[in-house]
Amino acid sequence: MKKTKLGEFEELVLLTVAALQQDAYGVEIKRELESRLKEKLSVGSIQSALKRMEDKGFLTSQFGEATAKRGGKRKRIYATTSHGRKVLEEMKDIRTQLWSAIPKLAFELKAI
Amino acid sequence: MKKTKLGEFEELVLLTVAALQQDAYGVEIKRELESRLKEKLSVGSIQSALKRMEDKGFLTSQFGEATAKRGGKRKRIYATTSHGRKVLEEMKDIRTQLWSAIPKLAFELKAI
DNA sequence: CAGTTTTTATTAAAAAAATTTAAAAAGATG
DNA sequence: CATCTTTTTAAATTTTTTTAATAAAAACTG
Repeated sequence: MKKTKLGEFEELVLLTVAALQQDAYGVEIKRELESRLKEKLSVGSIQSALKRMEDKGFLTSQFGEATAKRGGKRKRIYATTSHGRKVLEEMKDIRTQLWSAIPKLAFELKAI
Repeated sequence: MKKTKLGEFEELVLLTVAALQQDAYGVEIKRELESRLKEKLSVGSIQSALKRMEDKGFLTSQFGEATAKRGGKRKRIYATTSHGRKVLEEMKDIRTQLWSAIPKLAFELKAI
């Protein structure tokens, strides 16, 4: 039976795909996420997350046209599926709930 | 150099520790998280996440007293460190940002 | 009341899945 | 063909899950 869980990194990649829309292809996703995380990522890490998520039905892909610029190899464009979006929202809700269950003092005062 | 990243499941466990405060010990964390995720978890999965996070400095632990009730073995009580709390907040912020970057239409209309 | 069972709990070890890293390959342009 | 943009592949590492073992206390039982 196919695993259906979404990992930490996968979630960030999936959110980025949703944000980028028609520009959601490997290299661009990498750029976008790097700028948000303020941290270098490798191409392969993005690509393997994308592949896993496509297998699990969180997103789909199709090749776009090659652009007329140097090195303009055709891109594989990704898009979230409704299942992917549903899972993203579920995870958001669970975290929101957990956050709201945390006593404020715990975060404001504690020293350690 | 010690890894410093927080996994998906680890994050949920860490949030639960923050929420439970003085009641944050293995079995109780399991109960709480199961009820929130509406899904069965194994004790081992919680415990190994706790151990990893203690190694990475996201939380600390100490044994509590044995309670005077049946099977009341002493508990190992966990607490978040300020580093752990900081990382939790960073992750929350990154996701919040990503969510706000997603065009609303993407989530409201799309069919696939 | 000594031994067994039950309950609450942690610990450990191995298998499975996700992530990272490091190259290699594909396809396009000048 | 040298170079650029992009995807693909493969191996190493880390995280997650599963399964089982161990530990300590209370309750039961003959």
